[in-house]
Amino acid sequence: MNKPRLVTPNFITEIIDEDLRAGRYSRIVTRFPPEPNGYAHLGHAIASYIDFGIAHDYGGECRLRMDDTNPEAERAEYAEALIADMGWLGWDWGPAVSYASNYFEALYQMAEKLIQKGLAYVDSVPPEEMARLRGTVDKPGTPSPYRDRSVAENLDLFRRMRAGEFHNGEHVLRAKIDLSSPNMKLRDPVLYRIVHAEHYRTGKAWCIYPSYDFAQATTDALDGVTHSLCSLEFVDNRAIYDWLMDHLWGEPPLHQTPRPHQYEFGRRSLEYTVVSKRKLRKLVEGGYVRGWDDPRMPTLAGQRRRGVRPEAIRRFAGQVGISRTNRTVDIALLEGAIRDDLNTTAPRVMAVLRPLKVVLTNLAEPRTIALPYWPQDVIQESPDGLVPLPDGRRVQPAEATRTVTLTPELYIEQDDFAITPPKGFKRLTPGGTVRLKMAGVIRCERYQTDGAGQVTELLCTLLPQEAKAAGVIHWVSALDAVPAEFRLYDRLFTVPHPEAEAKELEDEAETPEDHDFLRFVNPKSLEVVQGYIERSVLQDPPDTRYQLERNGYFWQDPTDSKPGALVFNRIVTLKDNWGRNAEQVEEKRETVSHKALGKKRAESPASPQPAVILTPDQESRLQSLLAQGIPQAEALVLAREPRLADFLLLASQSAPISALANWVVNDLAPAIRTGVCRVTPAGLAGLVKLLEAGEINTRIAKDVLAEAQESGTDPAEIIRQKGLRQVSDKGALERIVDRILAENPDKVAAYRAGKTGLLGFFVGQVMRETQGQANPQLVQELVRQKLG
RNA sequence: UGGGGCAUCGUCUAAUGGCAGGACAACGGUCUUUGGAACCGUCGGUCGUGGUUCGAGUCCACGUGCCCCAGCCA
Repeated sequence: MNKPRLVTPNFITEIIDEDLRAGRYSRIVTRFPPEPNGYAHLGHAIASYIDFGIAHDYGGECRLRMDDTNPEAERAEYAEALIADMGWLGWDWGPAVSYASNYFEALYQMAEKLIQKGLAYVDSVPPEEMARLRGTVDKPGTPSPYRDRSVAENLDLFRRMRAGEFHNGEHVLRAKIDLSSPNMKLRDPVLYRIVHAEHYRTGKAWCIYPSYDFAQATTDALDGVTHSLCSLEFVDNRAIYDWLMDHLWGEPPLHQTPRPHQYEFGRRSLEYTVVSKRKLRKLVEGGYVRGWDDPRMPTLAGQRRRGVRPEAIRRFAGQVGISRTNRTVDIALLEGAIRDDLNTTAPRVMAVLRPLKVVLTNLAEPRTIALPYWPQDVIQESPDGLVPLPDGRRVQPAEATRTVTLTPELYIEQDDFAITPPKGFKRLTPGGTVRLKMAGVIRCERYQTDGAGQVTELLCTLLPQEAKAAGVIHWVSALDAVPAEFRLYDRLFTVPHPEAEAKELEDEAETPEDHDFLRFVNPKSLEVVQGYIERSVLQDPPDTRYQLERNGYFWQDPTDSKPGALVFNRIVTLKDNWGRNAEQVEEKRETVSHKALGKKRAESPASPQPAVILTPDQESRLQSLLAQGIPQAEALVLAREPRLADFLLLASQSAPISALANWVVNDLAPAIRTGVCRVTPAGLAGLVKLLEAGEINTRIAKDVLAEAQESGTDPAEIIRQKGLRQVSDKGALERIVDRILAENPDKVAAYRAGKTGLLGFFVGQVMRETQGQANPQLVQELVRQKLG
């Protein structure tokens, strides 16, 4: 771990840390298993960042594995594109890409082994019948008539399946697990099905193919994977994964690999976009975009063509983070990551996107000017003091320049001139002045308009050196600059959550699924303008990314830009606090976030006090518990759970029932319910008696109870062994409190200034000092007193 | 509807019973030959109701909302 860590610590790295500490694994292997049935998108980028990033952080390995178990959906073209995209992102998967299809023979052998163990059977009911027999979420399934076939018959049929004796759908191999499981995934999942189709890698060698569940677990194990990370929708599938490993791991061919375990994380989607393959296909096929690599697409091919660098994608993925919740990420995070990446890597040049002609009436001769590629701040922040040229060479800042020509005829942006300027306008106005970047201040003397009132030309004079102006604008020479097309990309959708919004519409109107999201496609997601760019760019490598000053980051479209007909893609805008910003703020205000919608709905049905409904039986138990002095909240729980009440009753033989109740309900209930409680009723009673007598405090009681549950030792015995007792000696506590206060003068001041939340901090410090044995009430009282 | 998962500033993410913190966004300021960048500051959050506790985002109970599962897809 000498390199900086890519993935911030999270619930998965905690598991890994613990696994390493306990010696369960000596090294970490993860895997990224895309199915080659489509192009990689930003969702893949984030998932791969987690898989490859964690492996990197632990000095382990991450396998790139094509999950190619469905020949009808998969194509070599997709596999190649996926591999190229992962390479572009910069991931290292070692010497070879792994393929599930490479393991087909081993998988087949393991399937036979399951049959031999009586754990898998060939089922021969038609698909619809199998679905019916599986039951529903609230009705258990019923066994197929073929479920109890003999091992010999199963083996024979399975071998004949492989030999191609049957048609698609005639038979499947199923795991024999549990048809009545509440987890639908465990109702005898399919392990192998017959598919007479040519596979893009194995050709016609196979006509049976393993299912996702079977292939995933087994190929993980064969690949030596230790931590198999996937997204949250596979939580239920983990039961199959573990079942398969229970029965296959440890024997050949899985006798020399670590046992893999699956962990799930939440998916990430992005505002103003969609990533489902079906929906992306509709965008392409419906002509909403120009192809899979359209720069508006969230595909990596699209982002790459747009000009986004892999560094930016990785920076973005790293900032997004991991958790166990599905989340939709703010698009500003992506845009910010792209800008951060380009700010220090993209040299500055000038281009005018929407030209307005300017004539400098007092400039007799063209002037040649050397312009720096970089602004001062980038130069100053450069770690080595050098700065890159467009061709990549790093040079002294003074050498990082190009020349432009100031000629009597120029172009500036139409937006940079206004006849009637809005308030705060810092650019050119009739009679006003503005600085042309690095070329001097001009004043607008006159302007000409066409019949429609559009400004067509400005007549300006160049002012002397010492002239001042409030604003600076960019410009190009009308004679020297080269024409270019600029493609200005904006968000693909007009709303941040197109899928969610479409779903609401579909629910209401009952329109076909996956359709309505198209109505949110942003009609202005692509704007094409014709302008001019300074000539210097013709000498640069065609893949140079520039900041076109005040216009954003651009590069030449890698497929459409030609030497005589330049085409530039806008990669991302500059942040802008002016102009169109005013409308955007309004828009944003009106857009209620999806989550806020949900919250609003939750609150609106004027939540009535939840009435707990009890059976007559429970009601009478409740009354009797209340009569014994047990508080309402505990009594309610106990009334409904006889198991807890019984425990309490036993304990109450040797300690007051009213003092015991909250311990049973709040601390021991989960263990008692699941039958794993190692604290006996008498043990609890003994503990509560010590507590009641003031010998110990609740903190000690809680800790001891947890330890007793862990070790099975009697709580009172633990207290004796450790010599635990509550410290209520005022003098002793006072000394500790004084010391703590003296050690934290800043905190004391903050407390006195009103930050009373710090009381917990001080009490906590004292409790820590005394290993939890101080009397917390007393400590709190003392702290309060001293801090006045 | 049975099972499972999840809920912390606008967004993403920390806090492992003891100071609700960071990043992005927004807003304000400084600086600036980019209305960029940088720097400084401000705003803003524990889904709800009860309970346990000296102390609860964290533990308990009951609610509410969202997501996943009934493919021979993955």
